[in-house]
Amino acid sequence: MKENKTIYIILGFLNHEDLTGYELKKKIDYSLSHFWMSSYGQIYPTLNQLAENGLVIRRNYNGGQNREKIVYSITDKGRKELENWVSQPIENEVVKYEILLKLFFGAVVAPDKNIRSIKSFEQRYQIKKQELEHYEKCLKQVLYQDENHLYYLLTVLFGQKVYKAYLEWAEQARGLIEEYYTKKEDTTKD
Amino acid sequence: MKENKTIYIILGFLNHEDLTGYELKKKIDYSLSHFWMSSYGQIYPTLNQLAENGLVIRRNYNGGQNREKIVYSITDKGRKELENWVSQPIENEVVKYEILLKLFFGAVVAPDKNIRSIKSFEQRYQIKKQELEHYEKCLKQVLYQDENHLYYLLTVLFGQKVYKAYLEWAEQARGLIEEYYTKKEDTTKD
DNA sequence: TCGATCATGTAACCGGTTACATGATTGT
DNA sequence: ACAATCATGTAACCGGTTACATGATCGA
Repeated sequence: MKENKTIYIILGFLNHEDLTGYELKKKIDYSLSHFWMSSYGQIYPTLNQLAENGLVIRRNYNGGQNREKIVYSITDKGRKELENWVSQPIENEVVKYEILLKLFFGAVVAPDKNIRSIKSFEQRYQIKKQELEHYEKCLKQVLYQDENHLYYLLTVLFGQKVYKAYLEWAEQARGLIEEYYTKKEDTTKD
Repeated sequence: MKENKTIYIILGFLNHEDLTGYELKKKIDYSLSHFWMSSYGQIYPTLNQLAENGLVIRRNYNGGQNREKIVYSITDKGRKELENWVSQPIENEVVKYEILLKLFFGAVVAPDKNIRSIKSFEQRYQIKKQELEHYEKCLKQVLYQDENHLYYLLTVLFGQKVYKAYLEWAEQARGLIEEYYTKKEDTTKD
């Protein structure tokens, strides 16, 4: 119960409404897709674990002719666990960027291949940035309706700042690569 | 051999010099600490795996009275594997930010706790940013001595842009949280 | 002499992903 | 009728981390 983030994601969502495992996955995919992934293979076993530890309770739900499903609710114990986790500031988070890993060894291939990688990176985040602009507008309109919206907005703004930094860097990086090899040619000719 | 990044990190370092497992760890920790972590428990088994597949070769080395050690060199096959990996642009990388995960559920605790988390985040990246400024100066001085230095510099510049974005966001976020709760108080008083 | 560093590894564990299996219900 | 979606799960796998074990050598 130290590193497992799925626990807290589930508790976080159950904290403001009861949900099934299936519904949880949809919520996560919709809300956290920019900085988290989910899978049933992680969600269902974690729900069992949480139920065993009394952080959530499960109820079988058969609404009328509806098919049966299992609805989970957070307990007081679960809420405390969530609050405790949210309160603790993060120490030594190492954010893993595969693009940097590749670029670090960029010298092993021709420069145009690196430029191509950077361009593909740029395109991806151009789109993602636009997605976030849409979220921002929506959230600002309903900001004072729910305290949660403030925090959702903060994560959106984070994404925007960071994606903007990505795009600025990408342009600069392409420029530097091109500059490097033209300058190198000049000195080789001497 | 799809997702395992350690393979390529090792190949990348062996590509310009022969190294032992122990030396590899030091190199990784020194060069990639801002965006990667390493451990012997990953390095040594991966070296065995690479040797089995003929991507590296191992030689026992007993220089004079030196203690024995195992030095690894990259093979042509290994170099091809590395080049191939570096050439491929990355698809759907999801970068996981724990701070965003916590902040997303920030409404469950008092606002000052979130502000404290943000401040601790700020401090950490203030320091990291300064570290990178030092790297930048060093690399720029030796830029044309080795093609690799260009790519090292690009990763440093990436870090700088991103860390700068983090810091800008943190300030903005603290401001928005404070603003939110003062405004909310005003409306409550009505 | 004694701690730091060099040097190599293993075993257990953990968080997460992928692929698979099953079957009901809803909408076209 | 048939595809899409709802709904729950398991098993195998994988990449990575932590903790542990061992012993040599170097410098103060």
